Amino acid sequence: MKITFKGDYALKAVLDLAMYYDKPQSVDEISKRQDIPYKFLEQILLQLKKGRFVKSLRGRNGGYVLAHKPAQITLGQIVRFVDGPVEPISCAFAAKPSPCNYSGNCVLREVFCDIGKMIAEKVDNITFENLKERQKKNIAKTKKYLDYSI
Amino acid sequence: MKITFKGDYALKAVLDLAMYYDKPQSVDEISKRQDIPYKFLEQILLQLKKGRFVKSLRGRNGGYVLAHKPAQITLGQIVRFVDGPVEPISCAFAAKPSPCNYSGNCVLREVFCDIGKMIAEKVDNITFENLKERQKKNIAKTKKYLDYSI
DNA sequence: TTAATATCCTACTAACTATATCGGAATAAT
DNA sequence: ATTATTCCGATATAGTTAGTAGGATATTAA
Repeated sequence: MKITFKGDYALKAVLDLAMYYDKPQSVDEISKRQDIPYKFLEQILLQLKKGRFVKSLRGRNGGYVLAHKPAQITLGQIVRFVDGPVEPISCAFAAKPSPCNYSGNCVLREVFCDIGKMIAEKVDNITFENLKERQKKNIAKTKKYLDYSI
Repeated sequence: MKITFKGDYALKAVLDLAMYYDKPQSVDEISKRQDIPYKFLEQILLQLKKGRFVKSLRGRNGGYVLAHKPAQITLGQIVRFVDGPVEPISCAFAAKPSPCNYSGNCVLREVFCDIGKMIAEKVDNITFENLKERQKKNIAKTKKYLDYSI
């Protein structure tokens, strides 16, 4: 798994939409809040729309909303959709891995398959509802800290 | 963590040298056994030499040997040396991660740091001695299977 | 001494990917 | 009509990946 800027932006955008669930957010708003280049974000959201993760409302007062409840979208879904398989090497997710020597019993492949499963286990069990809640707590903590320090 | 062809080749080369520990193996031999392009492998072994993972013997009958015992070289060392950090995103291993919104308490970063630790835990605890033993078992199994089927 | 067999070193390249930017068309609300 | 928005395709540029090419240097066996 390698998360690119694009993948990172996609995750941030989806999390942003989860925080503002069911109220359409424009590309401009998300772009500013999450510090993502406007035109790049535009592309990403169009891609997410094709993947049916978000829905759009065109025209004035338009914007994007999540296509499903935050609890029904997992981190893994978005990562895979934007940045590809979470396995660290292609032979670990290929349907028919190219045969290594020693008749395909490649120990390295076995290890990377294990790691791939570990990663999948993790990312497939984190929903954007989870992330949203954790984000809220972080904000609360930061706020508290600011209250003391000001 | 993303394992490139180069990284995969490096791991295979080191494992090959572990299988033939203390007997120098030429680039040509490793290249043929592991099905790695000769000239590419040459480069990789030179790099591994600079990293002090292998030693070389020049001239006729020369070749490469491991610089340490297989039990003292981990999968993680080679992966990091050739393909870089095992963390899935740069903010997860950067000394000073660029501040996200919400005052740096980025939940996504937290998740990817967790995953990075999981991966590190795994790759840092697999030595080439482990891999060698597993490889040997796989070969034995394959041999047994062939004995039956022929 | 010479030929063969190795490693060593630097440079080059073609294809692909990442990270955007640009310009405008279509749509909807005011 | 104006403004704010999504939609869409093209372009650009830099970096990475996966090699290849050609020769210099070292060692050894005949």
